[in-house]
Amino acid sequence: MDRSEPEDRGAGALDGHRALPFGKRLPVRAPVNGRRRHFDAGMVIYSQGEDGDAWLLLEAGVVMTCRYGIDGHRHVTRFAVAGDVVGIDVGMRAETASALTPVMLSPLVCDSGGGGEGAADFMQMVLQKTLAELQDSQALLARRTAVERVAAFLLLFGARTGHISHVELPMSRADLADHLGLGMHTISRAFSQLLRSRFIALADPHHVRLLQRGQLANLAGVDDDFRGDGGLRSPLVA
Amino acid sequence: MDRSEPEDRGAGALDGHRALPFGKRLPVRAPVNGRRRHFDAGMVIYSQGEDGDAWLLLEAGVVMTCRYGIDGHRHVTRFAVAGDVVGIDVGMRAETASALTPVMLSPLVCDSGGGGEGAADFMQMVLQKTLAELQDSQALLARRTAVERVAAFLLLFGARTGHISHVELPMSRADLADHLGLGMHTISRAFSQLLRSRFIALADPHHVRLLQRGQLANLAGVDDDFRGDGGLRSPLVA
DNA sequence: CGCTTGATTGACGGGCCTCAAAAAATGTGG
DNA sequence: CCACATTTTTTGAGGCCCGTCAATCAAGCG
Repeated sequence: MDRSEPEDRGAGALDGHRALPFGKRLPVRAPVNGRRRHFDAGMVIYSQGEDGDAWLLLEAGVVMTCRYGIDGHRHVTRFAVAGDVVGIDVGMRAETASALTPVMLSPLVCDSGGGGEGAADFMQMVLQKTLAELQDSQALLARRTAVERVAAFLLLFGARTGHISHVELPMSRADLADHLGLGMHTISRAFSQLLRSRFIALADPHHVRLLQRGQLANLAGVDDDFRGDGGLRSPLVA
Repeated sequence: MDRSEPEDRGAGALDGHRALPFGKRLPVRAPVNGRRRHFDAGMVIYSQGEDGDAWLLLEAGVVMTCRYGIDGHRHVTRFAVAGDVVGIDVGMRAETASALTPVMLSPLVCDSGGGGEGAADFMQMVLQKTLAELQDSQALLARRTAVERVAAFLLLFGARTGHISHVELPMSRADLADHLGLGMHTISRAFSQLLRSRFIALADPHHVRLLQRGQLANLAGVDDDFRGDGGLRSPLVA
């Protein structure tokens, strides 16, 4: 309905380069090695098990990474947004990465010798940022109800994409379910419940307006002191 | 009852230095900076929120790291064993670390300038190993029943401590519950169920014998091709 | 328009949490 | 070494949340 309000902070997540949401910002000039590659929505970037350990800086778009268990079950590791680095592997891809939107990726140098002076520091920063993100995601899964998980995810993903009250979700409900450790129907029910509570509004299933951030944060059990700068280490830590 | 059988591969987890269970082995000589510190069981090593970003190499013992949410709920991030590095933080401690057994810790240098040539590579290796571990732990929490989670944890923790069929669990049931995202009673029931199925045997609540590794792996949905060398990337990947 | 895909909603059963109590393990002092 | 108190673990009963099966609805597409 009214999803073109100029109320959010940054440009859309798909509009191009963007500063990192919070935490240590990566250097403006990342040690890129090779030409940028583009993928359309739905394309697989690399597959679990195949050779390759090139790190890929996600410059625009959203990438979903997932692992398939031996029983066929899928677990969505994370949803990477612009500024994130995907493909942090050694020798072999531990997960499958696919594009949820049109994406632009820049390969990064992987050995400290070839990337100039600050390459090692840069890579360490990337690893620590990824580690902190994964820890947040882990805390999100533990001992929370479906509504709590969805509320927490909306706040976290909104913060990561730079949008305060208008969150765009390029992933399907099933993707979200496999990420939050729930069933697809349960995710849908959680959205409906948040909708009935007037905490969110839905233009369509992929465009969420956060009407009551405080109530959502209360549900999620997170601190909602959102700050655009690097002052906030993590919304999931008291 | 019969918990002194010499059937396991390595020495006990508390007996001193030990090779890493699998994955990339850390260099024999870690860039240690400062004197080793000892903590008795139950002591807090550092607390969430306090200043400090020194990495600590765990040389012996088991360390539990946890984060406290804003609602007071506790999430146990991981159980670090000998060879692991704890305290990978930037500026502030993101989690609380406490000793589950008597532990010995060595502080590591944190800037690439002061640790000699391979310090940066070493730290990157540590970060990637920690990242992979956390991903396994994340996959463990997603969409598994209580028995499946406990079975997976027993196999993983046993592999990490170097014990094949005799796993020593220094943590309480409540600690385990907060790690696996379940209630304490549910953990206890899962153990009882595995006991009734004759998949495990309990000398006492902290000493588990894995009688049917294949059945446990089948329950957990993991590949149980345990290899002592680095050939196995992760038991949770197909 | 008919087909396909994705999202939503309902009914029902099972697994896990909560409340409660008993049993076992652990620690302490005599 | 034993008795006692404390903590931890185990087990039971009941209820709620979520997964499964199923049907309906909306949207995109040839």
